[in-house]
Amino acid sequence: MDPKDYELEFFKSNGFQRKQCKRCGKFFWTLGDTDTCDEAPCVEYSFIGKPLFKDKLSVHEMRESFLSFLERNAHTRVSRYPITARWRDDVFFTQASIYGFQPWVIQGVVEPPANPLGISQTCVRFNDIDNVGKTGSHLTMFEMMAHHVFNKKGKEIYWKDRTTELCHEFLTKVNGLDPKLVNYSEAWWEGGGNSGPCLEVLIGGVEAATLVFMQYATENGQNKPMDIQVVDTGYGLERLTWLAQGTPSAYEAVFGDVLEDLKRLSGTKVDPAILAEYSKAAGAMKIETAADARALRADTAARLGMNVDEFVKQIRPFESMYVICDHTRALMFMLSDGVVPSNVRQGYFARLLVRRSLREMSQLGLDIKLSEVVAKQIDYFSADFPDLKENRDEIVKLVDVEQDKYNETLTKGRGIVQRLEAAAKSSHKKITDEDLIELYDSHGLNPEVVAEFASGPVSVPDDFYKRVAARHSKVEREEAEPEIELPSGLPATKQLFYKDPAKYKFRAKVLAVKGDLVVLDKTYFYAEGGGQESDTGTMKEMKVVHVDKVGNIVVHKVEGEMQAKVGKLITCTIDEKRRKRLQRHHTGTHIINGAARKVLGNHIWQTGAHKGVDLARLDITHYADLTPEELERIELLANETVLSATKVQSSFMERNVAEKRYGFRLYQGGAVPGKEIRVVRIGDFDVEACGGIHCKNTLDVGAIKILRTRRIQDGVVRLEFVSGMPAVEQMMAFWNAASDASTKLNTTPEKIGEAVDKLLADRKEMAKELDAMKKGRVGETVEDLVHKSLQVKGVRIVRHVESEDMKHLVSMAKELIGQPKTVAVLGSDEGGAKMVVARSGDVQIDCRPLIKEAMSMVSGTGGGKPDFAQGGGQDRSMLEPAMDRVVELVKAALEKE
RNA sequence: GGGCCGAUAGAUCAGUGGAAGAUCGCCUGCUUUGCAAGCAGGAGGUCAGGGGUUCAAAUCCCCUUCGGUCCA
Repeated sequence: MDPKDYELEFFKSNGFQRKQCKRCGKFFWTLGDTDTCDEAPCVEYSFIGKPLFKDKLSVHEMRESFLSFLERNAHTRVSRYPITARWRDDVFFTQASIYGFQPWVIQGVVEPPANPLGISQTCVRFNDIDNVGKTGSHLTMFEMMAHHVFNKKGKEIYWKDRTTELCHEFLTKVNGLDPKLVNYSEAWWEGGGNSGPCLEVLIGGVEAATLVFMQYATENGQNKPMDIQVVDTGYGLERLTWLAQGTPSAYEAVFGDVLEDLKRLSGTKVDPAILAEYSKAAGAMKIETAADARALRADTAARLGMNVDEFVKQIRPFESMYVICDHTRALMFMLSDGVVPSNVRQGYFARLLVRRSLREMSQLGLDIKLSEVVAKQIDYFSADFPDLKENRDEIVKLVDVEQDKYNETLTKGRGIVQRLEAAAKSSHKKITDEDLIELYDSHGLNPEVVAEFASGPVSVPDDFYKRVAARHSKVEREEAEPEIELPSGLPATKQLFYKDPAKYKFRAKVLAVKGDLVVLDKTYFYAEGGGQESDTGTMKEMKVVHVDKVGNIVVHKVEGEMQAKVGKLITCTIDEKRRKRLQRHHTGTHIINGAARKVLGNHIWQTGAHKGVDLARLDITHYADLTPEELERIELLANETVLSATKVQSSFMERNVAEKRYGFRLYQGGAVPGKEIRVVRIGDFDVEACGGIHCKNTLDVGAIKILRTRRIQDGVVRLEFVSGMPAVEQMMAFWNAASDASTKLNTTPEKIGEAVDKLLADRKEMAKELDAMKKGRVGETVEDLVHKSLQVKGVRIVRHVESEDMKHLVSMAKELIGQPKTVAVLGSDEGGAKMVVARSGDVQIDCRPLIKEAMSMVSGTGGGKPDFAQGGGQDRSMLEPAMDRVVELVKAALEKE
């Protein structure tokens, strides 16, 4: 850290002084006379009960106050990005306001939507989820308000001074904060491969904002200046609101009506002084483990002069309510933005929130549906986020479905715990730590739930979650894709297919050649992207096998070494048939997506798609398998849409305009953070931001046939379909198969089902008859054998060999030993030498050594129970002698008695 | 994306290598004015699919499919 980085003209001309915190040693700039940095734990919260801002603003008012302040100062207000970061593969969720502009805007690949801009970005972070409700300030979901500037060389807008000035003005002029009560502490920021100096804005013990000046990109451990220098501020909406209201905890300031409702419903009350003390104590310590949380409670209780148990009893319901408030708010935004609860990825976090909320609700004794709380959140926030209102029904439905799923898990779990206990009891054991870990890891039952289900006491090891984590500690390997290296300084390729999608032959200038890779000045080839496979074709008589996009340069891969010279014009042709198939599948995908949303609901989002030559597939977010009826309705609606002959309009639009008109729905394939985005619109049916090549009219799609659907994971359904000629081919293939089958069944295709049913019934009937006949035959043989049996000391020895399977021998033996004083020695030479030795209960012989000895004679082995042994071997020529041997042994044993 | 657990009758699940079971539900009969219950009898299984080991596999091993769950 270089002190010069922080010597702002703004500080100097306004009389700020640089000081060092006597507690933590950090340097900070201030107008006050303090000698501490003013961030907990160096100081205690000073604003509780004494708000530092002039007005007690709600979150809604604070947000509006901030954004309109920026607008008054030449910033353009930009709507938030979705909370699930579909445009990035390195993170699941939007965790900061800058996420919407990473990586492309920051790298200069695309223009920002506005510059400078103001935004209030909904974010979620799950790393501190265990602290939520306990510390008074932690949240999983929060709004990061920001002003961002993207400074290009020669086109600088503003940098450190103006940034800090704006911040200071907002706090002091707009909110009436005493200028002496804010400190700006010097820090270094790093994240996402970038870094730069930053100022932490500290007020009353909390960090209310961070002003980051992103200016380095880390490459191979070295800091290189970025081409674009970025002002990345972050103002915590909830913290500012807390400062404005001076409530005992941030939760009390943020959750308004929703929290009041919960208090009313649960009928819990507490002395506000207790909550205030709790927050103050929490601000002074770092909570990382369960032990820390216990220490926090003990500490607070001591400060209040209370007994710990009494304190916990008072505080616990409030912790529960705070957790419920926080989690339901996060859930609301996640579900509204297209997350469907699931067991993987983003969906898992939604599930986590639902399950944690439900546990807190049962802890609180609150007997209402979770969706009712979520609905209240929607009411509280929908004035500022209209999309919440629009998606209300779907959000409620998703929460209900998820609550049902958890109930199922619990019902199953109750059975598992009870059976486990019963098994443990019979061997005089308790439920072990290992059992607990297994129950949690494999069955989703956390120890508290297990304790609830168990009849006896359950002890939980202190390091429980650590041991669970240990189970998962395995290094995940990552496969790096080989990157295509291009000569630097190439201009962006002009992609002309947008202008003229029906041009299949063109001439273009070669800009670079590297082995089998060719870059042109312009191209009509569509590069693989948006799930659409690339075009193929020819280039100077050579086959073009694949086309990729690296940044904004289109790279053509040919078969073999390209000999063209740089600067020369070459002739290219595009495989028209292939292009048309891809085009139909792409437009078909949009149609299916729209149809699915109309049939299933607003929670339907595309979560993946692939448009190939022979098949297309679309993955959508949905909480259940599709019923045959739903599928039929989707397919019918899709084909009606095709036949409606609707124009497919593709045009570039200002991002803000497009969003205002169509909403986030646009971003089905992922958000496209350019200033201009390409919008593909099929009438009022479907509108998506999409870079693919489409048919001009829905009629061109031809026909759509869904081939199959399957749930590729909880919360995601995959639809595989074909359109155009492949659809016709598929239908023909089906018809041929059906008519072939019907001919063989001597019926019509419509009646195949009936015919097969009859066939199966007949088969079952015959199998039964066969069984009965075999049984009858066994009975006859047995009767016959009994007559021919040998008698030794009043015991019948039945010796018999035939060529039948083991099952037959066994049933004969069972039949025989059902009679008193009987020993059966049965053999078969079918598929080797097989033998059964069995006796009735009133004969005292162990059959096992007998079969072992006999089977050793046929190079085999055998075993079983004392009264019923079986075995076999390979050498069937020795079967007869082996049988004789057994009979001898039986005789000897009987005579010995 | 990874780890773990699992798939047996309509449902819930036993069954650790030696003819596929229990409970509930279902059907029939008896009992009852009727219902519930009770008694007696009965139907119901591709042990998810495919390979392998073995004399013998629901059971052991491998693969596939599907479900559950935890973690990122």
